[in-house]
Amino acid sequence: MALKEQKREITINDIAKELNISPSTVSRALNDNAKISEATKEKVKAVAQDLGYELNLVASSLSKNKTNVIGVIIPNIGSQFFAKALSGIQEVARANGYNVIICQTNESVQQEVDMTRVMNSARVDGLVCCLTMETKDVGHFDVFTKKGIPVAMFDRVSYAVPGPKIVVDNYEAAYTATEHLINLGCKRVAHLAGTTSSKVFCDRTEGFKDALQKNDLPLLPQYLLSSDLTEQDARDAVRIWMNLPDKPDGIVAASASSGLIISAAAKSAGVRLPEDLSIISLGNERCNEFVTPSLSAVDMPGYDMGKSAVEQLIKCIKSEKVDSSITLKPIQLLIRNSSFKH
Amino acid sequence: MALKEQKREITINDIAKELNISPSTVSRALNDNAKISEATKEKVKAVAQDLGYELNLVASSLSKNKTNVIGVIIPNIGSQFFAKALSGIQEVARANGYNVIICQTNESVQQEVDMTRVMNSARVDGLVCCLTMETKDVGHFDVFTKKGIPVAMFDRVSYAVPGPKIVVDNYEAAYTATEHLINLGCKRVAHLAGTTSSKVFCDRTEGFKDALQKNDLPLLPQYLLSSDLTEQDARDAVRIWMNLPDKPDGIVAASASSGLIISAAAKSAGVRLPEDLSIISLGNERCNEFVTPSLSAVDMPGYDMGKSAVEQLIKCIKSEKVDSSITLKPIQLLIRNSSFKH
DNA sequence: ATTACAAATGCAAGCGCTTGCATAAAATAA
DNA sequence: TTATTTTATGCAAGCGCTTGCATTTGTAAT
Repeated sequence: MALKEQKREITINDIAKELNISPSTVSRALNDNAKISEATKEKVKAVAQDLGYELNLVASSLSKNKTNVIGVIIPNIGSQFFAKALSGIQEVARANGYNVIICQTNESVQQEVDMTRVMNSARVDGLVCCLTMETKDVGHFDVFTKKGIPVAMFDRVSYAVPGPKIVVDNYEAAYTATEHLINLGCKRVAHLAGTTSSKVFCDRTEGFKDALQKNDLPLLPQYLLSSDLTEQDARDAVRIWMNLPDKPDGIVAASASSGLIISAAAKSAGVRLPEDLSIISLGNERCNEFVTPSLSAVDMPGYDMGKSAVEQLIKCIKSEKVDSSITLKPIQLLIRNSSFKH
Repeated sequence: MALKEQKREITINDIAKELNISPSTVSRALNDNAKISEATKEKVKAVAQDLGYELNLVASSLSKNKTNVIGVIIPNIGSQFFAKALSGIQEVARANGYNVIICQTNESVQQEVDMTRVMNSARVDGLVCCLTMETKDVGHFDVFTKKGIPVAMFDRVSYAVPGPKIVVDNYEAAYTATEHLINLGCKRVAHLAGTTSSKVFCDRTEGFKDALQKNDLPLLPQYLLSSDLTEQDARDAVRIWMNLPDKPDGIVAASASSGLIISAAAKSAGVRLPEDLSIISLGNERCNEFVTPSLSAVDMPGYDMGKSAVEQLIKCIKSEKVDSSITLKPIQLLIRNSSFKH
């Protein structure tokens, strides 16, 4: 194995020596401190460039007691919603000079707890977080609040943790979707709901229920199925519903992926879409455009949520007044071919 | 605004004082140094727990000159291939006690360059990277190689940068896909290729060409279109091909997303799939199962690539002999309804 | 010219942890 | 018991940067 070229890193001391000035002056010059003359600033920067100096963020962080790192904890990167959120997070963070360290919990509470410890050890300046569907106890965030490290939460949030919350109006999303189906003439609208331990899904269920009620449709218990929204759950729901004497003529799926599966399952069960059955899902994926029939959806503003979460967080870090403790965001109804005028 | 509770962080000195021993002993005890007696180790750990001590990774990194952070630079998180790669990366990294900091380049060379500087400032212990499609010059990686910081590349790699490379056999992927169509009876197979500046796509094109040749099919220039694989490019390709006197009866798409669009465009142009036209794409997305007809694909092992990349990288970090400079990975042919026996 | 003040730079401590080396304590050998 | 190891702990420097305060230099006011 070849010898490693152990080039020592260039430090501010090297620059200082080169110019016969003190390291503190170099540090200040590089940070554009007002007390340093333009002349020396230029000299210092030139030499820095020459020597290939690059600030050691680790050392800087230690002495400033500030890492310029934002920690992100999300359930999983694979979902398009979170991918978009991540993009928004990254963008705003970078634009403000923050680096981002990301962990996914895979919807496991234990992993969420572990990740908070990691973030704490890394001494992140702030935390952006979307909770697991199962997270009940939020004691693992106490470390941060106790130290004054802000925690911004989006989508799946807990009001037991102080800090900005970015949520979408899930009630309205479901209400809109349901009413859309009703307006198309659906009389028997069903809902595949998510776990009741998550406020997101409870709100959606409420929106669904209220839309029915406001439109004088009965809420039949067999039309409201609650599950973990796995692939199997979605298939089971379709099987159950399609064996009913009164099959539903409209389905509101609580998630993008379950909507996709419901649609596929119904289709392969011989149901004509959308003539016999209209489907709409809460949450949009790129895929929805490509399936046949293309799948209507209420789009959730993932990118914007990520973006605002970091914006608010950074305000907190700077001890600026944060915009609000709760932010509601607009949602978009994407009407495609899976929902059909009856 | 409420006063911030400025609880000072607990340090090893606090533990030391509490026990009337020196900070070095505390440090060693917490690190399970062999020179420390079991008795004191236990005492130290107990007090640490009590006080809620958590190692300050920043300070530790500075003094050890090692951050335990792996930097990841990828084109975009949105694609399922990269999302899977990321999962693999995360998993292995975490299992080995490394944190991960992630940046996306959005396929911009300039951003890639910027990101390397960030990674350098952050003093990552190693770098996992998938290059932009356009990256030609790789001088921005010199900083790392000069300092002996390993750089592992996957998928879109450059052999001009030392370090482990994890690639998939793109030639074989395309060859297999093409031959699959030929075996089904396709006589006029076309290929929408990616940019020629990327080895990945060149290899795929070669595989396509060779498969034709080996099977005694002519390579007609109008059947080989090269592009950036944008949505528009894919639509254009379909339009061109469908206006040919001799329309192709098989298409190999160089990417998952272009395959999806080609299929949709062909369908809406009235082409019967798969009776008139078989389609297969290089790269699989979840969506491929849901479209009608479901879209055949050669699956790329994103998760495994990310996983091996980090595995190799960590070996490098530990100065262990790395498995190989090039790793070829198996690929899986997923035959669905878009490719059809003629 | 003398004092007063502002501008520019240097000194030195400190951020929290690690680690080579010295030292003290305990255990073993002579 | 004394010399010799072995085992356990402490000392102090150092990682690279920041920053309050002291100091020097230059400039304006008296």
